[in-house]
Amino acid sequence: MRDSGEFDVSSALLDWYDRHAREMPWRVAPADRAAGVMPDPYRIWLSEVMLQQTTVAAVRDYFVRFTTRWPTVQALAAAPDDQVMGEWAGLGYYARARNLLKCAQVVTEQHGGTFPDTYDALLNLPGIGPYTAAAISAIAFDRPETVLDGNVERVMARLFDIHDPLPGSKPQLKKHAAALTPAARPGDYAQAVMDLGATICTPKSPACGICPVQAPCAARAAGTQSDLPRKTPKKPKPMRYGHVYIAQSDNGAFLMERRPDKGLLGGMLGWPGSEWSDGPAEAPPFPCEWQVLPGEVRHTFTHFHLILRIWTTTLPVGWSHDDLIVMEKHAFRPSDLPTVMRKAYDLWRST
DNA sequence: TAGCCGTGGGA
DNA sequence: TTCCCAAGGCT
Repeated sequence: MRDSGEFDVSSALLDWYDRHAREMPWRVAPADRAAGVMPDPYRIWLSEVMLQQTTVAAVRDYFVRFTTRWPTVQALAAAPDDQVMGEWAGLGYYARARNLLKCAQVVTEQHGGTFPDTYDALLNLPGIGPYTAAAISAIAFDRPETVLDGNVERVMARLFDIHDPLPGSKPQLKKHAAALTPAARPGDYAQAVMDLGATICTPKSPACGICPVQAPCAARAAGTQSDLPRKTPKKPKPMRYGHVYIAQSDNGAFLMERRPDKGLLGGMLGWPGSEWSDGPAEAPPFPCEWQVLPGEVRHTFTHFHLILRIWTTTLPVGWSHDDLIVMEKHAFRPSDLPTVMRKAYDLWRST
């Protein structure tokens, strides 16, 4: 950072935030916050878990649905697993939803329904790691904790023109971020840095011309802002193949499965199917006249691409099968499905 | 500790 | 079309 003794980065960011804070359903606007309004820790916690590796645009509607259905942590703690998983369907990283329910139950049963306010206590809760513990403590309780997410990493790497690649440079970036964290309004400051990273100090084509901290930015001076932060290269994603089987009874019931809690799409509803590999297809779950649908489903997960063929059949009323769920027509909600299973359903329905 | 774990939007 | 990556956590 340039002229570090003459430019107050924290004050500049807070001033910018006061004028440009984005509206969000969980956020207390800076003017209201200045008037003494405190956020609801339940809503801050819920939003922060939803925002893990997920954009604000994707989270917004999910947050509204969750808080409408479960307005308090006690209400969420009392919710059945399948309803929570169904509401989370489509958001991804489904371990978050399982840990969300666990955390709500721990807070309700062991903390009297009140979220702890310290970093260390929050860190002990399921689904809350270093970032989220700091974010809840700062935003919900205005404690001087330093958040370090992808935005803050990028902003710090550029402000101080740090070329060491992530994730190795994380401690160094954290040190700079901590040094800038103000004693006053740490909650608004945390949101200010993240808003800056999301709207101005963006990964590609940062808008340095309108940046409130362009003056002290070392990368801006060196012209390296578009190359920072450096990251270690990622491995290419392999292709996998598989089959799914959609069987419906004459009365409209589907045969479905609840996936095991651990692993990919853990705890989610889905169609029975083969393993996903480059090997040969497995037989359908029961002998029947199966018909393959034209076309295929393509989907990309975090670490592989997938191509699925869809098979279908009609079953007599009353069919059942070990390990499979008979989902009656009135109980089936396509929105309960994770996206890859939803794609298979959409292809089936369109033919 | 490095691999696993989703999804949708933007370039 | 393909790649990147977003307010990470768990094991």
